Amino acid sequence: MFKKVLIAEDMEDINKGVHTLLTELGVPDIQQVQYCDDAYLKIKRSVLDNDPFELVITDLSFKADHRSQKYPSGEALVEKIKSEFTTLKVIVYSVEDRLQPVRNLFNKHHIHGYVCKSRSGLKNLTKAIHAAYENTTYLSPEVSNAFSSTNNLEIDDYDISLLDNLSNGLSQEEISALYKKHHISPASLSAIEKRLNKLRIQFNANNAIHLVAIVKDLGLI
Amino acid sequence: MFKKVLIAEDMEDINKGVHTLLTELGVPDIQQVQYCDDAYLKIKRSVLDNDPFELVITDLSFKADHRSQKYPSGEALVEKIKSEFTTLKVIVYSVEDRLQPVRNLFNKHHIHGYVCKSRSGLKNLTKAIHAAYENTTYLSPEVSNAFSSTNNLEIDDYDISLLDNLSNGLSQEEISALYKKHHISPASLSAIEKRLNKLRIQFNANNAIHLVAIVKDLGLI
DNA sequence: AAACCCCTTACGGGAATCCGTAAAGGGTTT
DNA sequence: AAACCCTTTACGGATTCCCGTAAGGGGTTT
Repeated sequence: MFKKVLIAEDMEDINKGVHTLLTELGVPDIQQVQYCDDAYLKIKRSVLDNDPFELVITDLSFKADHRSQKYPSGEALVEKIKSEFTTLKVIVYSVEDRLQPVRNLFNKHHIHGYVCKSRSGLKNLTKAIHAAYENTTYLSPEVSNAFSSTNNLEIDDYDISLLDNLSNGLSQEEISALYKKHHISPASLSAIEKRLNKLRIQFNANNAIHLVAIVKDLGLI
Repeated sequence: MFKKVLIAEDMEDINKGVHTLLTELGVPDIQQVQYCDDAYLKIKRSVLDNDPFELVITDLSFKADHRSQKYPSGEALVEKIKSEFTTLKVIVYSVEDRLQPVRNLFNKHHIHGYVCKSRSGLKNLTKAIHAAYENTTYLSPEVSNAFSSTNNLEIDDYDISLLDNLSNGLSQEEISALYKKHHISPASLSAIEKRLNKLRIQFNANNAIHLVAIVKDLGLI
C-alpha cells in the first residue's frame, strides 16, 4: 500500500472521513490540508526533502475565504502538480458529476482516479486507491459513461473556445475579429457560423442561446 | 433546546458530523435519513403519532441512485413540508452559495436558516440552530449579501419564465405565442422584447446569449 | 370630460443570426 | 500538370433579434 498520502479537502468532517479510511488501509504517513496552496507547498517540500508523496487525494471545489489563493480550485491544483510532478498519482474526490470536467481531468491531466462524493463515496474511494496503487485508473460509477463511445462527442478546444466567447457576450463577428487578431484558424465569420451550426446539430439546439444553455449545463464551459 | 430533530443528508460522514453536533447541543431525539422521501415519511409519521419533529436540517442536493424518489432535491422536500407542516422549522445546510436559490428558500418557503457547507460550516450551523430555536433566522456569511439592498435586483417570476423559455431554445416569437395560448400577460412580441432589454441592461449583458449565460451562472434558472 | 400616467401593443429599420451554395486555397494522388 | 479531397472563405437571402418611436387602452387625478 501507499506509504505517504496527502489529502486536500476544505471540509473538516470529510477530511476526517478520508483520513480514517486511509488509516484503515494501512497508510502510515497521512497528511491533510484545507487549502490548495498548502497542498502545493507540502508536495514541493516533500520532493525537496527527497521524501515525496506517492498519492494526492483532492477535492475540486474549495470555498474561498479570507486567504487569497494562487490555486483557487482543485482543477488548478491538479494541473499544476501534474505538470511539475508528473509521476505523482492523483485521485479526485468531488461531488461534481458532470461528465465533461471528469473527461478533462483524465484526458488533460492524466489523473488516476475520479470518485463522486455520494452515499457510497468512501467505498468507491477505496477502489480508486487500490487501482492507483496497481497503476491502473478508476472511474466512479456515477460518471462511468464519461468515456462510453455512444456520447463521445467530438468537441475540440476550438469548439470550447467558440462557445466560451459566445457565452461571454461576443457576437460571431467579434469572435471572428478576435481570432484574426490572435491568428487562430479558422477565423472567418463564415467558418465560425459553420462550426456553430455543427454544434447546434450535435446538441439538438434550436439556436445559439439554446446551445450555450445546454453546454453550460453539461459543464463544457 | 430542541427535543426532536431530523437530519436529511445523503452523505454519511456529514450526516455523522451534524449528528455529533446535535448531540453536543443536547438534543435528545435525533433521527437521520439519506433520502428526501424518507424525510417526508418520517415527518408525516411523527405528526400522525402526535410527536412531531421541531426542526429539520436538510441538504439541497441528493445524489440519485437506484431508488426513484418523489422529492428529488432538498428544495422539493422543503417546499412540500413547509406547505403541509407550516410550523415545522427548517434549516438548509448545503454547499450551494449562489444567492438566488438562497433567496428563494427564504422568500418562497420561509426557512429559518441557511448555512453553507465550508470550513466553518458546523460552527455556523450551531448559530443557525440557536437562531431557529429563538424563532429568528440565520444566514451564513458566505451568502450574507443575498438580501443586501445593493444587488437586490427586481426580478419577478415573469422574468424568470422568460429567461427559462429562452434558455430552452424558444424564439421570442415562440414565447409570445406560448404566452398568448396560456393567457399570460404581457404576451406581445414587443413587450417581451422590452422586458428582455430591461434584463440585458440590469445584468450588463451584450445580447440574449450573454444574458442567459449570466443568469445561469447566478442560479436564477 | 380632459389631462395624465403607466402598461401593453404595433410598426419599422438596422444589425446579427441562420442556412444554403459556391469559390479559393493547400495538400495529396494519379 | 491535372484531378481530387478537404478546409477555409465569400456571398446572398430568409429569419430573428435589437432598439427606437408611436399608438392604443385602462385607471387615476385635476
